[in-house]
Amino acid sequence: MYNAAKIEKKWQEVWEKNEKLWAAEDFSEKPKQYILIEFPYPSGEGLHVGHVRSYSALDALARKKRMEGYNVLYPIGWDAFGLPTENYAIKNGVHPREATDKNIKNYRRQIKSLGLSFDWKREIDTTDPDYYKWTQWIFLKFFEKGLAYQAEIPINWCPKCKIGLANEEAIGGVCERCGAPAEKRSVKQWLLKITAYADRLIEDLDKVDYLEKIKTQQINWIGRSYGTNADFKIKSSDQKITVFTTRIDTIFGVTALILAPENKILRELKEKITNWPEVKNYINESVKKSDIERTNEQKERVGVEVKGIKVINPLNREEVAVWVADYVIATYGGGAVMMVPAHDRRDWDFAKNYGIAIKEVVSGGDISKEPHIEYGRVINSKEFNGLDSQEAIEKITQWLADNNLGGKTVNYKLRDWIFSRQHYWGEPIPIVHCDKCGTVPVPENDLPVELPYVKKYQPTGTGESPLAAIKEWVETKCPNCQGPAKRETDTMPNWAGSSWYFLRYTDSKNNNVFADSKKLGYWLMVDLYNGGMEHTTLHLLYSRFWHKFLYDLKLVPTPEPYAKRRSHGMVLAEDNQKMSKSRDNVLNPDDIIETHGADSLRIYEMFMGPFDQAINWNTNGLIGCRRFLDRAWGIFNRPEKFGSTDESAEIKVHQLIKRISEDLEAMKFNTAISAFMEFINFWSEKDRTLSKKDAETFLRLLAPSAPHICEELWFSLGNKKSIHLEPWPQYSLEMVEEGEYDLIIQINGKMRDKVRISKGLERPEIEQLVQARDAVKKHIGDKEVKKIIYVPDRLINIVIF
RNA sequence: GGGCAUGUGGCGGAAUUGGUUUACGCGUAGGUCUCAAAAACCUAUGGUCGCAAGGCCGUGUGGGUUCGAGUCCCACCAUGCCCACCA
Repeated sequence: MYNAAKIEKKWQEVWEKNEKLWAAEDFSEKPKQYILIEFPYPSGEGLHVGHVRSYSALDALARKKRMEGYNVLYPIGWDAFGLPTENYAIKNGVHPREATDKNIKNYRRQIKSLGLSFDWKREIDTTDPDYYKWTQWIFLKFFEKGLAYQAEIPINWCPKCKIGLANEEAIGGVCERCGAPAEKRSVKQWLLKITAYADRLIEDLDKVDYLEKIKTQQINWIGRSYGTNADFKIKSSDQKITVFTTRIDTIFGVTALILAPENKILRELKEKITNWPEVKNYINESVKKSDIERTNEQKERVGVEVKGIKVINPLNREEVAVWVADYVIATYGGGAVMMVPAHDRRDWDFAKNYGIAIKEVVSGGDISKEPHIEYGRVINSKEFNGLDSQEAIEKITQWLADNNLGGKTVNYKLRDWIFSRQHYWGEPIPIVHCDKCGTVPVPENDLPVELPYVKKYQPTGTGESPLAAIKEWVETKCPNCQGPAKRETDTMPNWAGSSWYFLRYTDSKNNNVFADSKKLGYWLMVDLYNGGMEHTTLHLLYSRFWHKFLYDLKLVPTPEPYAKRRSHGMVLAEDNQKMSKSRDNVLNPDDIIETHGADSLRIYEMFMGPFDQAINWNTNGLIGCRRFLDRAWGIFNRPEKFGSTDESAEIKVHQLIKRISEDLEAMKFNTAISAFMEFINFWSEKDRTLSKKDAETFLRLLAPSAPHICEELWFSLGNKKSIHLEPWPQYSLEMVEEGEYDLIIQINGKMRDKVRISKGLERPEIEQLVQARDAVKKHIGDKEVKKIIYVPDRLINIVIF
């Protein structure tokens, strides 16, 4: 048993003083390697064993790269703005600033106790005014280019957190943070025009190496679909309603037009609507409902006919009734849908409910029983009769375009990014509202707009930010006319600071620019970025968007930020549930480090299973890894295990070098660790000895994964310089290839025998040798050999009747 | 309902990508050491029949392709994640 606590602490102190072990150099003869983990949100709960999983694995990779001669940047920082800290602060009466500082201090201590080789000289904190000055600066650029704008829009409103939510945060109609059902509210909000980049965010995925499932998820999230717009003129009016559809081939089957309750046209036409009180009532009821209620598939489809208004089907000039129904979504396709009950499930249900006509225009189904949704041959559609749906879509779309009544169009599921938060603990949006000059950006020289340090930061509950209550901060001078003006009181979401932090790491102390362009040029792109799958459609997409925007301004050198994206699976609790305070199944890494050591924990989390897969924690598995390190320690402390390396052992050493090199590179950390275990088992065999040099090779291979114990053993063998400055071992191809192998002998595809023979034997020799064996003879008996399959250096299969 | 995964011992998982199924670890059983226990070490460990040699079965289920399938194809079942009245 080795004393992990003592050794680990000792080396951590030594390493901290030796920058060569962890600090990246700006510019170097060496090739650069930028390895990035998602910087943590320093929560009150402290470091999670899930953090440890990805930091340890990537640390092993970073250390290996250094040994291979790379100039490695493996940075760390804090994504510290956000709601949990604010809530924690409110609950416990601590200022968010103090809570954050305390949490960061704790995280820093915990991360250091793992012996991770982060570059602490570049540590960043998104809540530091020297940092968020540049977050604000980038926002001003968005504003300048017209990509940051304000709009009065229905937003998801969480009644519990008293905060507006981005669509992406109100997944399934519930607040992502607290789980309360989201309501709809109309609020003036800042938005960033991410939709302007939708196409490039899809197309440029070709330029990067992301896990395929990550690409797919982003593409689906952006949700580009091609369809057709068709204008329905309002009868005896010069107004029109434009609908979006992917099934324009069914337009002759339209028996109503349905509007989303939020659709503005309803209010605009209220004079003409003869049953306005009824319609208005329905709108008010719908808007209050959460998305979860509105999108429930079991729900009966209800709506109200909008009387007094008719529209004209552009194709057949028929008059069509207008309805309002809340199953039509305001934010997609313009909030208006043409209803084709014969060929759409929802429309069919709705029509049945209200006795609306069902008109078949695509043959192939039985519409008296159910809607026919599949493509087919178009009927009852005048000159388009007989075409199949594909063709009809093309022709009708063309016809609409020719007649100036619509045409081909692209639609996205992706919405613009709601960028306002009515909260205290975020970057103030650097804007001033002046009665005379309107919305005025804070001049660059006046950045940062610092968050005032105040006692009162509770949400107002009125929908306004707590900052609105701080009069002396809100009231300011207009930068334009010097007249009295008011500061914007909304703050940015916590996704703001994390959208560009990887740029800041290249030059984290710069006061003149967000990062020096030469340094950006040297370090970008990020060579490997690892993070959780849950950030695929949020942070990962947002940061690509910001990066592309900066690229367009020629402020960053590459169109994409991350060359390679991988993700790690969650670490679940022993009971196979997510770790959470409420379940009382959270593990504290501090306890594990204290009892078993950081190296054991690191090795275990690499060994527990495939890196990208969710795995539940198993303390016995951890103990197994501790045993492995103990065994290694023990064998290095037995002089009789040192001696000469015989040929078979030398082969093992070279095979180990190959396996570890390849497995780490492929992020197959679990099999890398098992290879170390196999090697120790091999060395443990009776009378098995290794030369000091080969034992040291083993240590050099293991050092990135278990840095402390390897450093200790390395010095105990008489070395004077850190093992982490050693070169990575190389293997010789000849040594990896053994001269002998087990030839597998199959009869009819079943393994019946095997024989150890040397490589390079010719086929006739082998066939003869094999057929002479007793086991083979027995199985063949008097049957006829039909054919023999021979796979060189692997197996031979004798096929008999 | 759609999309993406996944399904291998008692458990976590491995399998050179079509060629020895179950590496490594956990657990379990037996042994060594000990007054005893723990730890450590050694041995065994898919099921089944057999004293044994050995046989048969076995990667969710059913088919298919192949000399040969955990791996490829088709259908089904189950589980997980993401999305979902998206028109």
